[in-house]
Amino acid sequence: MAANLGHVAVNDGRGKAEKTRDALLGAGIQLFSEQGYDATSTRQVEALAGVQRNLMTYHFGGKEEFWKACMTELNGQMAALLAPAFDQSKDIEPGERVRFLIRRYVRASAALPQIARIMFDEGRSEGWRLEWLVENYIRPFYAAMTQAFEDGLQGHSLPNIPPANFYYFVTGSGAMFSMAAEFTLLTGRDAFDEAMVDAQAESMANLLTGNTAPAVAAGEPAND
Amino acid sequence: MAANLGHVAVNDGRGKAEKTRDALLGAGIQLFSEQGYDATSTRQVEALAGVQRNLMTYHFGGKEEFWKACMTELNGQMAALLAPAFDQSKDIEPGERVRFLIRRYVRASAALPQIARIMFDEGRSEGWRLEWLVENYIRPFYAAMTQAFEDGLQGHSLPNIPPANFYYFVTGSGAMFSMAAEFTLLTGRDAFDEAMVDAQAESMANLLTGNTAPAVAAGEPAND
DNA sequence: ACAGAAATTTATCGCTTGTCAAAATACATA
DNA sequence: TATGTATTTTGACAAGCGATAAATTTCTGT
Repeated sequence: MAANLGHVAVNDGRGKAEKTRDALLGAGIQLFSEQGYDATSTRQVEALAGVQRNLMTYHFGGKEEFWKACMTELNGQMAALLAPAFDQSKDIEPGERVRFLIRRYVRASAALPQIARIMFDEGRSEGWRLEWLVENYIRPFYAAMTQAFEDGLQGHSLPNIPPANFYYFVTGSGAMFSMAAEFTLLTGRDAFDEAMVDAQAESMANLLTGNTAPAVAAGEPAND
Repeated sequence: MAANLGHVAVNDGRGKAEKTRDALLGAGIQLFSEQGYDATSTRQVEALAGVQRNLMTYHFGGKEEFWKACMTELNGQMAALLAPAFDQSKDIEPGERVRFLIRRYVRASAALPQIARIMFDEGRSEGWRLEWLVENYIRPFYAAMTQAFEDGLQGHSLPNIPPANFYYFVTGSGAMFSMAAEFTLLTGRDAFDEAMVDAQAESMANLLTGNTAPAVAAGEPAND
């Protein structure tokens, strides 16, 4: 907006405004995922970002546009984790590919629990936020994940469950990380502990690909 | 509060005040589960209940106490669905009992999706609401569910996953009903359709008890 | 150095929030 | 029918909300 006007490179690439924008986005992602849209105030976001009042409105135009910007940023972070997994596994055997994608998704949802939290929030009731999320980011992921599962279903050992149920089992497995606070109260352990993440990833992959092997005991990082 | 003062039965048992209380509780359960605690206002609850302003404060003392009353009411409804399942299955073979309890839980979470919604809400961050829910209602259920699973684990065909992961797989299966709005946008179908609920219950039970049979096709209501 | 735009700061608006307080009504017992 | 309490109604309060606008500072290109 300010750096690339045309014929000359005028800026060092990191204006002060960009720093403000990034700080606001980071705070917004955190607060929207922790508290939901309505319960998060613009003043709260600005305070957490460490910037002055009304800078969010200045840089993003309003709360709604700011929320969309946060979701786009968050989706970019998730895509950076998942797109390589889809690409790299393009040529491996479909059934094994499903295993691979499940493990990758579970680890990604542990690295970015904000995604699942916001989906649990917004998925409940209709409205402009859910429609916007579904059309822009959720539907493509749903299509890719169920397509991979259907590819694996044909003539292989995957359990014969409907793709829609498969999708909600996979994404539902993020509930453990989304509810990390409850998990700690119930079990006394940290949901984001590496062994715990591995246990969840391996368990989910084994359950959903019909592998009844001993599965767990954690620490075995599998081949990805 | 007004009916049983002492030596005489003065009321018909259904005072006008009790009707107000029930209307408020129903509206509170609906709005707390749809919007979360902070985003739900007392005026909104009273309007949906069809009662006058400030009656919630009068009957329950304040928003916090009202929320606890709603949670107690909701837990009572869930217990009415699940307690018989635990009781009836006390003597059947442990592995089969797990299957039975999973099916029952999935159907109950479809009948009361508010439970999962509120748990997804409150489980994310520490605070008085999460602590209160865990100590009063969640921990006993967690203990009962994981105990049943551990009983089934010993010497039987259940997949060897940690009980904590088992618990979050089971409760996470409620995500489909919790996010019914998203489900409809993605699949064009109704998550609460009887065949859909059966498919989810049977799929989850089969996955978590190592049964790789064809599982689904819905409509087969199983033996409960 | 200067002009103009970009970015930050300060002030204010109408509206909603949860809660307290008091007035008005309904109702069960004597 | 009278009395006292339970319940409903109305009014008001400080605090926080999202948004707009203007004043001020900082930065950039010439």
